[in-house]
Amino acid sequence: MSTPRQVESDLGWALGRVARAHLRTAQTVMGGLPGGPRGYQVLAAVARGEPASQLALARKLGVDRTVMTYLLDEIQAAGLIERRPDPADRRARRVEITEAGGARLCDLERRLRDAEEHLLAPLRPEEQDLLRDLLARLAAVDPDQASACQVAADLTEGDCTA
Amino acid sequence: MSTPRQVESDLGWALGRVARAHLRTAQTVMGGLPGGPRGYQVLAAVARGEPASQLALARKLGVDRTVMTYLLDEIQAAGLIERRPDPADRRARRVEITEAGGARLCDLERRLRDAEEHLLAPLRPEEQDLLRDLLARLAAVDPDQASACQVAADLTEGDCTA
DNA sequence: GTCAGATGTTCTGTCGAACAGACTATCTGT
DNA sequence: ACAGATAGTCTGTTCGACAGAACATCTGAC
Repeated sequence: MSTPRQVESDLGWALGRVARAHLRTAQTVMGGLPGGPRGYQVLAAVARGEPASQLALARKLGVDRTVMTYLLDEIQAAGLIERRPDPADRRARRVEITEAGGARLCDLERRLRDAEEHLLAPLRPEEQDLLRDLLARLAAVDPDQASACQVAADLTEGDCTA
Repeated sequence: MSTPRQVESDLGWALGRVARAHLRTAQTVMGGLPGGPRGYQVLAAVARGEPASQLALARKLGVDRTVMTYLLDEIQAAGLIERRPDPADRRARRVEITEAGGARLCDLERRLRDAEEHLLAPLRPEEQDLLRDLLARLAAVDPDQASACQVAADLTEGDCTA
């Protein structure tokens, strides 16, 4: 046969598997955190103080706005963030991190770093940095632009006589 | 603050994002294929002729047994595989690829390779190979062994006074 | 041989996460 | 002042994953 590759050499399979392993690790680390790993990213984004509004937050993290509502509900119920009215736009709410939220975030960051070290243990240190760099560069591209490449799927019908 | 990293530099975020982008691309390529990307992996695994039984197939690909049942149902309905009774074990069914399935697989492999090229376009060719290699090595480790590393999550409570 | 337990496959029911759509309140431009 | 867009919330639906049971069959012990 032409290329019946091993599953192990399949990019999508490896990608999904590593991503799932990381997610599982993260879920363990984020045990009691309301939103799980996503709650962590919300917390981290809010700590940076960048987006402020719920919609901007949702767009940045790539979640639905209706999901962001009850995601923030839970995190707020845990006392890690606060929603206060935006003085400049009374429709919007400015999401701010509380002192407890900052402490929790710091702790989680430390735990996550440790857990990731174990996850990447099969790789040498310089390889770990390389992987992080490569993935970050790939993740940085605009998803809309990336999806435009899907037209490549409609190529010529090659010779596939089995 | 200690390390409020950019989301872009978060390993889990980059991993999930790239994995999702790949999944989206794969779903487009596997458009009409019954099981989507997973159906493709089933097809590829069957073409290799390794596992044969449904349960072995399910374990290899990491899906639930009950899911494998109707996953194979759909692929079989499309005429890409056949289930015949295992002569050595009448409980089990041997999953075999049909001629149409082989042709379909070959075509999908070609399309997927093209699509992945576009996905990895931001990276130089040698970096692409490197990424594939690093991910494959990480994905190769036993997930049970990997999850054992989760104990690292229960570390000392460091100083996180905000 | 026969019985208990394990295994392969399928079916049913349940649960949760994600999304579409409607709705209210508010902003912006004309 | 009005039309349309935007922020946030709520409701309903849908889909996929998993647990558990059911059935057939295999395997090992006795």
